[in-house]
Amino acid sequence: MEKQDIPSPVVYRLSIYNRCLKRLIASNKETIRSEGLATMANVKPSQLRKDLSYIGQVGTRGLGYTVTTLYKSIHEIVGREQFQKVILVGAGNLGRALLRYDGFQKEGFEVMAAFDTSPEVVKNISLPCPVYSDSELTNFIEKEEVKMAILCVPGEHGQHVTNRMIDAGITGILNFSPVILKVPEEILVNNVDLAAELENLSYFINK
Amino acid sequence: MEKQDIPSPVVYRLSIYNRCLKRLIASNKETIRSEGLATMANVKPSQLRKDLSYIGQVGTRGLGYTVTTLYKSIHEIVGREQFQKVILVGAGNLGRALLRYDGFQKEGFEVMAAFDTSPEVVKNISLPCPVYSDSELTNFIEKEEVKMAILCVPGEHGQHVTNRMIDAGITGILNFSPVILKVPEEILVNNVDLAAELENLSYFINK
DNA sequence: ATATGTGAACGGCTTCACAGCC
DNA sequence: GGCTGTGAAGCCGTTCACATAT
Repeated sequence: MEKQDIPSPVVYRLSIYNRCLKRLIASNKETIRSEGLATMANVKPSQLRKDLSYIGQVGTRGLGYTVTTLYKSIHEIVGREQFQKVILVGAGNLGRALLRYDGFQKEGFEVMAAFDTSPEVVKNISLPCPVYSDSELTNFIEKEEVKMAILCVPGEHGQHVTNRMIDAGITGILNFSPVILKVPEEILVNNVDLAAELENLSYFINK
Repeated sequence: MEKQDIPSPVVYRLSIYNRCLKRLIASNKETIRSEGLATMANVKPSQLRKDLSYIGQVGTRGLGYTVTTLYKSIHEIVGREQFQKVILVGAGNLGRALLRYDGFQKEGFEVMAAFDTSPEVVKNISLPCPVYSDSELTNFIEKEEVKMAILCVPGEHGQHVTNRMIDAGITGILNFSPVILKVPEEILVNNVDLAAELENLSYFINK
C-alpha cells in the first residue's frame, strides 16, 4: 500500500469527519461546504481543507464536497475493505465493557475472541465473542494471523502479555493498562490512560 | 491558584512520571537520575528534564532526583489535596466498567454517583456508588458543587446531557460518547474516542 | 566529575491568505 | 462570485548543547 505519511493528528480527525459524514448521509444531505463540516467536527475550515488535501483533490471549487464521494474517499484511506481482526486480552470489567461496545463493529473491526487467565469466571455471562484461556493466546494469534490487540489486563501483567503477543505476530496494541509498554520500534502502541485523562482535566479546570 | 500555563502534553506526562515514581517508592529506591526515570516513562532524558523544569528546580545537579521529594512536587501541581468530586453519566456497559475501575480512586478522584435514564436496570448490580435517575442530575451537581463529569451516554444524547450539566455547574467533561460536543470555551472537554483510536492504529500498522 | 536546568535550534502541525478552478 | 486547494508564515512542543550547580 502506498498511503502512509499522513500525520497522526490528521488520521485521527479523518475518523471524526467520516462520522460526521455518516450523519449527513443519514439525513440525505448531498453536498457540504468546508465551513459546515468544520463546524460539525469543531475544527477551523482551513484545517479541514488542509486535512482533506492529504487524500487528494476531493471537493469542487466554488461548490463544496459531495457527501457520499467524500465519505468514500476518506474511507479508502482510513477504513478497511474487509473487517479487520482484533483480539481483546483481559476480560475484566473494562474488557467486557469494550467487548459489548458496538462502535468497533460499526467502524469495521471484528473482535474475534477475548483471552483471560480465568475464562471460567465469565462462563455464564453473555458476550458477543468467545473467551478463551490465556494459554491459547499465542496459538490463536498465529493461526488467525491477528495483527491488532486491545489490552485491558491489570498493570502488573501488561508487559509480559505484550511480549508474548508481539512474538506471536501482533503489531498494533490499543493499551488500556496503566503501564508504559516497552516495545520494538516497529510495533505501534496507542495508549488510553484513563487516570491521566482525568488528572489532565482536573488540572486545567482548577486554574 | 497560580499554577497554569503548563502545556497539556506536559501535564499528561507528569501523571505518568508520578506513576513511575510510585513504583520506585514501593521498591525503596531513594534517588533516580533523569536517564532512569526517562527510560521508565519511555521519553528522552532531555524531555523529562524540560518537563520537570515547569514545576521549578526539583533535582540536585551532579546527583539526580530524590524520589519522594520529586513525587511530592509533581503531586502538588497535578494532584489535588482532597479527593475531587466526579460524577458519571450513563451507566451502560462502559459506564459501569468505569465505575468499577479503581484507577480513578487511586489517583484521588471520588466518583460520588452515577446517573442513568433507567436506574432500575442496575438495581441488582453491585456498584461502588449509587445510581440515580437522570432527572436528579442537575440538582445533584448544584447541591454537591461537582465540577467534573465522565460522560458515557449513547451518542444521540451526548449534547443534550452536556448542556444540562454545564448549566448546573460542570466545567470539565471526560467524554466517551462518540460525538463532538459543542461547549462554551471556558468549559473543557477531553475526548476518549475508542473507535478513532482503533482506526488510527489500524492505519499506521497497514503501511 | 557528573547530572541538572535552560536558552536556542529544530521540526511538525496549524493557520493564514491567496491562487486556482468551477 | 464563491469555495476549494496549498505554499508560506506562524506557533508550539521537542531536542540539543552547554552553562550551572554540587
